[in-house]
Amino acid sequence: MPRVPDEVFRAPKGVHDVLPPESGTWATLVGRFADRAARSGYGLIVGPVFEHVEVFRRVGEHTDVVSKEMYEFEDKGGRALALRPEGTASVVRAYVQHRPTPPWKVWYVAPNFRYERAQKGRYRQHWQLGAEVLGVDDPAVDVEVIALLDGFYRDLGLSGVTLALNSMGDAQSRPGYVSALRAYLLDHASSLGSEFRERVEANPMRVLDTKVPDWQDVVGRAPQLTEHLSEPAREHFEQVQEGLQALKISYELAPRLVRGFDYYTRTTFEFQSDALDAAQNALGGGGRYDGLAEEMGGPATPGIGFGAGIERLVLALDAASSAPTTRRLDAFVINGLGDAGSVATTVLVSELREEGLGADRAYGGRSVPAQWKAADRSGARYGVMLGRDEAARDAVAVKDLETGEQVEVPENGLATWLSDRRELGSEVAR
RNA sequence: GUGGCCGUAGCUCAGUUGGCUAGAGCGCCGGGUUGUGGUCCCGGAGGUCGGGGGUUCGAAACCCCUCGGUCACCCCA
Repeated sequence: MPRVPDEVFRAPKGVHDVLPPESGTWATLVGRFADRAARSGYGLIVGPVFEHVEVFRRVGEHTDVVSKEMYEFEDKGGRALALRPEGTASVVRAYVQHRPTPPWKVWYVAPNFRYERAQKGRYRQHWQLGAEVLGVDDPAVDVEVIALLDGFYRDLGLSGVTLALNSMGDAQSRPGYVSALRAYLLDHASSLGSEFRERVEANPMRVLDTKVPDWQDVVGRAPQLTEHLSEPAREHFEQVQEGLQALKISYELAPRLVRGFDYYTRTTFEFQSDALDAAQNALGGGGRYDGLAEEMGGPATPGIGFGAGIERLVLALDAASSAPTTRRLDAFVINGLGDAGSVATTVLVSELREEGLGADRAYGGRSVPAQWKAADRSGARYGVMLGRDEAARDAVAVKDLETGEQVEVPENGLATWLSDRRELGSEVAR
């Protein structure tokens, strides 16, 4: 008799399985994203799920993701490796290694790993859809990348999504701003305790988006990034905004949007959902990382991209109860001929599948009523029964499982009959 | 890593001040019905009461530890 699985035969802490039918939503989401990416000229990149630790250290030594959330390990060859905590670093590493001709436009679907306590919308392994463009400085590509993600969310009919937009400044404008910010914040840090002080000294920009109310007062009056942009950075930012406006993509300027990685420069953005009734409302986001390729030993190469969490998207869709529907089976085949019909059932199901129809069946010689029950539960549109009377006329009985209406259809015309009644717009199967 | 809440059947949950063989609904399987599902009736399978230790004549219940889930903080998708 089955025993309750021992603790080791459970998914490890903080990770989870995605099973049917929920996984059908996943398949649909990935398919739609793949379509959009392909239509925009992006190719799929499939990479390793782990890298040398140094690859990820480049995203920022002071970030939480690197300093306390990485799954680091040593392999049997003594290499210092880590499970990928985010997608961009791996893509840039691949760029530096293979030196493809720019513009290099890729998309991916891949898991990320972060060692942290799970909560709603936050897991130790989570999946992201993402896209990156390397080798293009043109603000048009900033606009394109944002439009790709915006269009994806629109395809899904997701409402209550806002786009927050900011510029983090370039190599010319950032150092001056950071020191001005640090000076201002330390000036006003006296009443805010040592933690505030430590974080300001490590990286003052990381406190800009704080949720601590006491800190927000001081931070809210601090100098803003966008007031310290160099002329080229300011111009770039304006052109990005013009492009978004031309595409009628609405956005809100978010001068304190800094995001979690140190590599960001100039354009940064984040899509937030108010449907996520949780602390984790960021659906997806990204930005430019113009210095990252060079830091990995490659040529100076501008880059921009984003990651979008699948789990959070599914949560947001559920909250809006607008999860995309998956394809239903066209037919469930019932063997009404007993043992003599066993092979015929196998053949008929196979023929329907070869014709591109969705077909399934029961196994194990179950009673006819039990097979009809299984047909009902399968969600199939029609029950198709191989019956003695119909077989004498080379036909099958076909019953609409919603209306209960039943007709007789010639067996050699069944696939056509079913195809004629397929629902339009049905998609990838579960 | 810190804190709150919660672990009883596949799921949702009852289980009296510590006391009979641990229950219900849904789901699952079979039968009524090897020629008809959804409704109905009958029957059945399924439990280390998260795990370990302790208190007690006796623990699902009380105590300790531990594992897990969940929500929040830090931070992020």
